[in-house]
Amino acid sequence: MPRVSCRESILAAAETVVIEAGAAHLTLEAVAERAGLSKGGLIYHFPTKESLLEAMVARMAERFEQERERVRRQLGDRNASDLVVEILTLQGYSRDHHRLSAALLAVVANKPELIGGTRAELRKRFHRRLTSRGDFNPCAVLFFAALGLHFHDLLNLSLLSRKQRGELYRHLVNEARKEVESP
Amino acid sequence: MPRVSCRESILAAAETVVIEAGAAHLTLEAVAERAGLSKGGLIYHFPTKESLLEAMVARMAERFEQERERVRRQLGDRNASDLVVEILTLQGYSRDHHRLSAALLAVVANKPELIGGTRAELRKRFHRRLTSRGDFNPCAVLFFAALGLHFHDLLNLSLLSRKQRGELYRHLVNEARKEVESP
DNA sequence: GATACTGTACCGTCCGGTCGGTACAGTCAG
DNA sequence: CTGACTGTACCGACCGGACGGTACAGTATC
Repeated sequence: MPRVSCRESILAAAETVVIEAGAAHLTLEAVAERAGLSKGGLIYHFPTKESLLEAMVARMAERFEQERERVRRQLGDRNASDLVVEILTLQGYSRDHHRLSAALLAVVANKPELIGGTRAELRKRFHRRLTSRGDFNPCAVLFFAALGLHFHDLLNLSLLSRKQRGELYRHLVNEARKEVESP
Repeated sequence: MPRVSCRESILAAAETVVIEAGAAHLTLEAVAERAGLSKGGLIYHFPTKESLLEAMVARMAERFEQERERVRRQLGDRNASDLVVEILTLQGYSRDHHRLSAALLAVVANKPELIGGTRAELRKRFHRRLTSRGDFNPCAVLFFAALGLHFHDLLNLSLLSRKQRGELYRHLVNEARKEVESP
């Protein structure tokens, strides 16, 4: 009877630690305490710290893909360009799952070499996205603006009010539609 | 005889450690070794780890301001909008002083509460910049695109070639000029 | 001899990881 | 039904090393 929710709650606890104390304080003991089990119990699920970090990024990528699917379904899939989907995904992701990106900070801080896979994946999608339709630079601007908005949220720089952010995302989507639909 | 270069080289060593090993491995011993002095010597200059982190962000802010001044001087200061200056500053900064932003990662990972000052400063400048001339959203897009490009460099995601990045920055500056000069 | 700096030795704590053990649920021969 | 056995989940004590920080003696220059 493998309790799936246990692994899940451990990963959530890890994110909480990163967000509250910083990635440098992501220790097995701290995570165990947060998750409400002993260090031994934690080690049972994740035999090394590295395996915990790997699971964190994997979960992040997975949730990101789920969000992308959700957006695609909601748009009706017809004339939705990849760029528009990506921007909306980043928006939904920032709003609801913002904590998940803590995994990125955790990995960069603890085992930078582990982001290799994520980078490759991201790069592939990025280039497919931006070379398909529309001019490169205008599309790239919109993409990086969404990315910048997301990272800026992640680093807690909070330059915008909730309302301003929402409007900015809407603006980005409109611009992306224009750029893609009219050559 | 206060050797200025010593503090300076310690801070540079700290950045190197962050970039090479990750912010979680930023330890006093590692920094001392990189800087070529003993732990005692390091402690003499920075009595606590927190003071080291503070110096790192201070140095980052200082260099950023220097870069901004350099850009302003180079532009001739006449009709250079703040937005254009900011974009060019981020570009020059990413190219030459990219390592400096390691301080940001280090602080977020080790003592997240220390970025309060930086955030306040950034927010002030951001709002002065974007409410002066031009519509808010289009200007914000350009600003966040530059920021996203910078952060993406910092996290080593390397989505663009050197050439593409240069062109994208040029594009950003052109758009910023258009947005600001023609109401 | 004061100032600026460096090195050595050390302390208490924390960290990642190991290990022996426990509780319990299921299984299956007798 | 029972007792022997297995696998899963978890606990908590412990180890060796690393960590932040202290204390202090030594050196080199003015």
